[in-house]
This record gives sequence, structure tokens and C-alpha cells, in this order.
Amino acid sequence: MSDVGAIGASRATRQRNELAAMRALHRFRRLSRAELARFLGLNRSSSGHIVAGLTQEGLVREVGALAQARGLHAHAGRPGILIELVPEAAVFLGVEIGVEHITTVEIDLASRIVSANAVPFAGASTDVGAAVAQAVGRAFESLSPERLERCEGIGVAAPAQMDRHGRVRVAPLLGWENVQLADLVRAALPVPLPVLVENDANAFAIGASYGRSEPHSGVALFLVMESGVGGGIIVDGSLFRGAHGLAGEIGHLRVQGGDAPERSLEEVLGLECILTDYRSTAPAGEPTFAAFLADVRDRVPGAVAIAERWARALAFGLIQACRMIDADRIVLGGSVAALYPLMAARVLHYIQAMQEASFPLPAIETNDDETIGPAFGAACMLHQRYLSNEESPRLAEPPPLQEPAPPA
Amino acid sequence: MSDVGAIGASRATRQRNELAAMRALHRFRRLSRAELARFLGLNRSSSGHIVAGLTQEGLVREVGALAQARGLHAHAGRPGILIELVPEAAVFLGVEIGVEHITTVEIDLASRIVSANAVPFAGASTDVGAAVAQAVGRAFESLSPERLERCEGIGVAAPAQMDRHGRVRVAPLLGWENVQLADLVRAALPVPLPVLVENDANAFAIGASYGRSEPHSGVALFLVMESGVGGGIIVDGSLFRGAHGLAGEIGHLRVQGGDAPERSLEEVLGLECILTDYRSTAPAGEPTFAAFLADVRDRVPGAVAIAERWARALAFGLIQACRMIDADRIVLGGSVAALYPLMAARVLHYIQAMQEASFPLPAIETNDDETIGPAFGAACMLHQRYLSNEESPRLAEPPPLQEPAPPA
DNA sequence: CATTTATGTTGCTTTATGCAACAAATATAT
DNA sequence: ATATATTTGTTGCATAAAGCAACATAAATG
Repeated sequence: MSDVGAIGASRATRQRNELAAMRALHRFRRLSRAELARFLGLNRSSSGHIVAGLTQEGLVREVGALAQARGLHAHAGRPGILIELVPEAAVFLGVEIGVEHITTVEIDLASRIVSANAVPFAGASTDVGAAVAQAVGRAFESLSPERLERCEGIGVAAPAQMDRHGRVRVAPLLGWENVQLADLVRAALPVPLPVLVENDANAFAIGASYGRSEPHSGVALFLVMESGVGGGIIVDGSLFRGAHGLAGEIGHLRVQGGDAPERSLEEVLGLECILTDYRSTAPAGEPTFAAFLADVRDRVPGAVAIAERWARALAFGLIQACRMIDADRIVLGGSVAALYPLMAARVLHYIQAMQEASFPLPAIETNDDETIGPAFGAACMLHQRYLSNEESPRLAEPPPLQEPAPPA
Repeated sequence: MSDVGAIGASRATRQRNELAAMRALHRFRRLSRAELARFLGLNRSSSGHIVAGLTQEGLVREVGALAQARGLHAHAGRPGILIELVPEAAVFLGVEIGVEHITTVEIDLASRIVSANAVPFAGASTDVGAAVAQAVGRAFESLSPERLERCEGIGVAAPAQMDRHGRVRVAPLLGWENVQLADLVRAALPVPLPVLVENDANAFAIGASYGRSEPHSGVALFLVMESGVGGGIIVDGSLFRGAHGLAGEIGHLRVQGGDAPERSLEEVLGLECILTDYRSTAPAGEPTFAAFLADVRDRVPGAVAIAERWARALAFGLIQACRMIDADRIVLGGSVAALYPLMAARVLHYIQAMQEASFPLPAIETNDDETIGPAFGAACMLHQRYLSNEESPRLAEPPPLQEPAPPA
């Protein structure tokens, strides 16, 4: 049953407040008990109790006797003892099953990357079972027994349409269809663990928006532009999946061609289209994307024309998207995103030309943190779930062992 | 500060659980204490305490000694005493400031319409202050003193872009610009009350989706097609506003014209476009929409051609929208929606023709409940807020009066 | 050095939920 | 009709979490 908003026994209240405290510590890295109390709206003594409990569970600790903000805006008063999450207290795994690679990431309780890894993988020619086995195997390969014991879940990202129950409707790039992916993953685990699966673009969006100290309150659209174009929408810090997990799939928008028949935006914005066009322009040898970028930078007319077309299509897509979801922040990722800085002015020009002035313009950035990707996002999903109230693995723990009451 | 997930003192817990109980009673109309306990995940005795408290506050009552489901699936066991909300316990007002009318609605604690009213109004030629004064005046006009005392808020809907602080950026149809609408409304109130303002399409969407016993879990897109075309998105039962309250504004999508220059979908789908085209086709006298509908029904070629163009544009718009927000339910409202039943097959045909088979199709309905409109939705917004935990007016009440503790 | 200010801790109080037991009211079986 | 089973509503009592107030502590400030 979904959350109906009721609070149960005292212990449930404490559980909830402990998780709220941990979320606050995750967000702000370090807080004194008093700051925590203020942020949570609780009494200082309650905050102290909660920290004591979490400390005993090994989930938080006092950071070396460091004290409060000195220097600028120095306070009078006794400095607080800063508390932080114990990073080693938990492990979350993320895997991306891509078309060409399997990428694995391990993050800790502070949602920081402990290790990351990528290996080549023949996605299109591997059947689901083998792919999952290989991916899960990779994820657990380098996990020491102690960390395995601390593992709180694994997330799997793949270029697939999946519903909220972990069933894959169809994954054209991998040749999957109608697969209970979550169950397959569960079956492949060395130990029972919480499992989440998610579309790769959605996972990317989560990863790219997770853990900022001030979660963007608004609507952010994350695009991943490679051969295909995927997208994910983050609303007030959490993923908007849509009814079937397809929200934000901007790549399938119909693009208006004054000349050609309808095409999907993906066919215009994607790497393949760019390289095909580039090949016909520059017959010399190898039409790599890097060479194309260089040509655009050097203002080679043919390349510039292609880039111009790209910019116009991107502008059109972003406008259509913003009409619907009213995003105020757009983040471009994937290798093709490198083209954006060269064409930013043109894209903005087209955007302004195509819409009335009263419509608020979103901020457009490129994602330059290369460590962030679907695998990281998949791990973050587990991290987020672990720190959330609903269906938290911790809530599913057996009731805390109590010493048998001494006979009175 | 937004909700950080922490729970305060015992009294806050009770408050929260009381509200959860009221939400459950709103959703299911009548529940026994035991059913309520099961639904909330609380103990039966706790449920009893909560019901006792709410009864004393006059918010719920036992419905005449009616008992449990007899007849089909009859139970053994003592029948429960059904509890229901006391409808008269609260009043919520909703007003729509339209271009041609001011509509007012009064609903009760069960979110049922107590009274509704509409008067002609010259929206475009009235300044904001006068419009607000007139609208608020209308809303309170027929409210008896007792019900005024029970009034828990007023919602105002208008065809305007507004942010989440109640500021209107621009409202072309009313000639407003940069107005602090919420403040104006507050100033016009006879007594201080919670105020919410919302875009009319968004308010319509809330009204059309509110109070169903099983809130649609998924994404629903509500369209209002009149002279203009507005839209609102409901996700799992609550409004998705977007970053600036513009989400779902499908009317401003760019439509691909094989022939004409770019147009907004509104210009193609709206009443005006239809009537203009119709006028040029049927030169005889008065080109009303009703006449147009009749002609379409009679298969008059000129009218059918217009309707066909309309169906194609609608299909295009819906597909673009569903690409972005992945809706699984679409509800068409406004007077133009009457055209849909005649063209449903064509619209579906175009939709299927325009997208690949793997994309799940949304269900499309027309809204035929004429009582539902932006004014009702605006009132529902207040109702929803009243029963929600965040910023509930009830939480802002002064602490319950306690008899001074008898000196021990 | 005294003062001010803020932190962390410690008993004690308040209060909401859980539990167990019981009476009440109905369906079902004998 | 009677007995049994089942479910409901109520009532004390136990548990436990948060609030409150007071106090010792530790720094900044004058």
C-alpha cells in the first residue's frame, strides 16, 4: 500500500526522524546537533537523542573536534561538534548495460564514488540472461566481503522502456522485449538485495541532479545525446517518470521539416545524422566527431551549415519540451553536447525567434562531469531510496533485538 | 521552510494522523473505525481515539446506524459504525475570472458543490482591481454569516500565467501584466482567509481529477479548448505546475505546417480558427459552432475537411505532449471538445500513423460534467490544502485551549 | 576578567500509539 | 433455537518519542 500519510508507533516516528536527519547530513555534509535540530524543526535535545542513536548504529560520527564557522561570520557561543555520515556504513551499486560497454559504479553512504569501471560489451548480440549475469558479476567482482555485507542495493540502467515494476517493454538497441528485468537481476544476485532498474536517460538525470547541497527547486530537463537522444525530467529533485517511464524522451518528438517528411528529433540531433551529413561534406577519409568539432571551430562552411541545422533542431526541440513541462533548467550531456558551447548563441537566437517574449527562457548548461553517468545515477536511486521513508530497506529490518525483559 | 520529513511532538503526530483520516474519509465517503485503522496502518484503538477527537471537533460524525456491507460478500462479525465527514464543517470558495464571465462555486468539506453561479463580465475592459473586487464580492455575496465563519479559504482561477507566489506575469486575454494577484485578493476579503490563485487550465485539471475515490495513478493531461487552448497536467492526483506554472500549455506548441509558416497549436485547434474557416466555407449567415457541428455530423464536405484538419492537428499535439510527459489519460474539455466524439476514429488514426507501435497510447475521453470548471477546481485546491499536512490552516491554529491545570 | 551567547546533556513531563482483554453484535453451523 | 466463530468498538495499561527547563561547557566580546 502506498503512503497514506499516517504515522505509526513511536518507533516509526523515530525511524522517520532518523532518516530525515541522515538526509540533512547528506545534503549539508556536516552539521552540529543544534543546526540539525533547527533544520528539522525539532528540539535540540531530540536532535541529540537521534544523533546518539545513529552513532550507535554506526551511521554517523563526530568529525574530528572541528568546531563551528570561525573567521567570517563568527559566532559567540560554544562551538558545535560537527556530525557527518559514516561513508563506509553502506554501499550502493550501479550498473549500466549499454550497447558497447558495461559500466559499474560503487558509491558510499555519502553518495560519493568509491570505484568505477567500464568494460567493452557487445550489447546487441548478447541475450538478456547473459547480459544481466555479466553486469551483475562485474558489479560484485571487486566487492570485498565486508562491503558486500554493507551493500544496500543495486541499480541497473539500460537503454530500455521500463515500467515502474521493472519490466522492460522493449529495448531496441539491445534487442530485448517483454523482459522482467528486475526479477532477472534479483535472481543473479549473490545475496538478496533491493533492486531498482531504470531507463538510462532517467538514471543519468538522477545522477546529474543528485546530491547538490541545494536541490534545484523547479523543473530540469536532462538530455543525453549520443547516437540516440534520450531525456529525463527532474522535478524538485526527484525523477518524473511519466505513466510508463517515458517522460522526457525528447528524442522521439516529431520535428517539423519544411522540406523533408516528418522525422524524429533523434534522427536530426543524434551523432549518426551529424556524421552522415559531415561525411558527404568532407569526403576526406575518416569523418570523426572530433574532426567535425574542429571544423566547426574553424568555421569550415560545410560543417557550420550542419551545426546550424543542428542548432535549429535543438532549439525547436527544447521549445516544444519547455512548452509542455515548463522547465527552467536544461542540461545537455552525451558526447554531442560538446557541440553546444560552439553554437550556444545560435541556439538561443533560434529559441528567441521561435517563441513569444512572455515565455520564460530556461537556463541551458552542458554537463562536464564525466564521472556522472547512468551507472552512477542508478546507484544514486538506491541511495535515495535508502534515505527515504517509503519502503526503506531499513524499515524492513527485523525489529531490533531486545534483551528478554528481566522477570520482574 | 519546506517539509523536511521530520515529525515533531506527539501533538503534531496526532494532527497528521487526523488529517490522514480525513483524507481517507474524503476518498471513501464512509468508513468504519476498523476499516480506517486498516487503511491508515494504525491500531484499531488509535483509530478510535482519532475519530473521537475529530467528532468532538465537529469534523466527522457517525452516519445513521447504518452497518457494514450486507448482501454480497457478507461478513461474520459485529458490523462497524460508519463514519463520514460532516459536510457543513467547512466551506471553500472558488472563483473564475474569465473573459466573459465571473463564475463562483462554493463546496463543502466533502468537496461537493453547495452552490454555483455565473454572471456576465467584461474581462478585457475591466482593470485588475475592479475585477478582483467584483469576483470576491460575488463569491461572498450569498454566504450566510455562519458559513462565512466556516470558510477556510478562497481560490481564484484566471487565464493568466502565474508563479507559485500568486504573481501574475501576464494575462493577455484580461490585459493584466505583472500583478500581485494573490495580494489583491487578500486585500479584498471581508475576513482574513487562505488564498490560492491558479491558471484556469490548471484549475480545471484539478477540478476534473479531484475527489475520485481511486485517484488516477499515472499522468493525465487535461485540455480546455475554447477560443484559446489551455492545458493542465495531473500526476498521481496532484497538479504538475512546472517551473513557472506553465506546464501543459499545449496550446503554444509549434505545429508543423507543411504549407503555412509555423503556427501555435492554439491557432489551429481553437474555436476562432474553426469558425473562420467555416465562415469561408458556408457563406450562409451565422457560422456558429453548433451549426458547424451539425454540418460535420451531416457529412457536409466543407465542414468535414475543417474537422479533418482539426483532428490531424489534435493528434499531432497529443503525440508531442505524450512524448514529453508520457500521459496515459487525456481528457478534453471546453466547448470545442464536442467535436471530438465525431472525429475520434480519425484522431486515433492519425495518432497511430504518426508514432511507432511501441509507444503506449493514452486513453482519450471528453469531460462531460458541465459543473466542473476552473472555479470548482480553484475551490478544490483549497480543499486539498486544508486536508494536506503542509501549511494546513488547521496547523496554524492557535494551540488548543486547555483549561488551566487545576492546582495540584 | 566578567559577560554574553550558543551548544550539548540530563531529568522530567506530556501525549500518541500499541497491546491485550472484554463486551457487543452479527453470520454460520449444528 | 443454540452455540460457535468472527469482527467491531472500548478501555486500561505499557512503551517510547519529543518537548521543556535547567545546567555545565566553551567560545567571542568588551
